[in-house]
Amino acid sequence: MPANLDAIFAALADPTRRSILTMLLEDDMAVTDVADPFHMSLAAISKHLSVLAEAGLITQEKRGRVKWCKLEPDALRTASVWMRGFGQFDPLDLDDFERFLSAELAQPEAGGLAPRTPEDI
Amino acid sequence: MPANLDAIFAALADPTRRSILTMLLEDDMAVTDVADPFHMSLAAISKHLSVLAEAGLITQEKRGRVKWCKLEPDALRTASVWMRGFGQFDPLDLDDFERFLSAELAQPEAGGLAPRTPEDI
DNA sequence: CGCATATTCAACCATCCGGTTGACGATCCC
DNA sequence: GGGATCGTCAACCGGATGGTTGAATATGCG
Repeated sequence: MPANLDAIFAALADPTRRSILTMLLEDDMAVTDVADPFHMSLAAISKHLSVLAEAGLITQEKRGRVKWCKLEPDALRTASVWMRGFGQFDPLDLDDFERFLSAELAQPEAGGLAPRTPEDI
Repeated sequence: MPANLDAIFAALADPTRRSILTMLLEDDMAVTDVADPFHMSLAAISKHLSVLAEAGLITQEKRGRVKWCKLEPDALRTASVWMRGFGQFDPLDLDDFERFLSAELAQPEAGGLAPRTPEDI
């Protein structure tokens, strides 16, 4: 069961966390590997992952000494569905997303799809 | 131009603010009228409206001594488009939203689609 | 065993957030 | 002009948030 909207949107409000989600889109990852691109302590990333987990946006499974993080799209769907209540805007235009993505990548500091590297800060 | 995702998601993370957006879906409203259903000071609501405005989710226009608040769906679309990047979940199922809505309304304190009335708190 | 790796815990800090109250500035209207 | 209404500003408060560091807990491996 996805967590409530408060937690979901709050989790999405941080660029580091959105970057993490984007990374996890690629593949499941261990905590250390998630932390790698960020110039931030491992503990900080661990906290971010807890926030994402409590929001239901990811799940974590410990295998051996490494804890694997997995994207959980259900929570995102919950939020997306809420937004659709504001149905005044058109059905999704995928090209929209392409354009948005390029804009994001062109200036990573602005929106946080790209992992933040030291240069960004 | 919609504000950045940080501001948008942060604005959406508060149930009072989501309620306000839902109310504005109905019609444009004056600040005082927005504040009416909440048992909270006018100043607090004024701040919430500022947050929504800075996120680009609403615009405010002063006519005479009353300031009208208007929903701005573009910012919401920005966030929605971002979410679609996580395209692993199905295209929108409108029934999904119906079900979600009923659940929300059955227990308003849980998610904040219904304006919070004094009884809720 | 004993060391290295993976991750969290605990304490701490600065800042932000959501709320309050009281004073203030505009505007309408008699 | 002057009172009522609309809304914001400023100061304050408690609690959450995002980060740090250092110690602690597992787990894997030679």
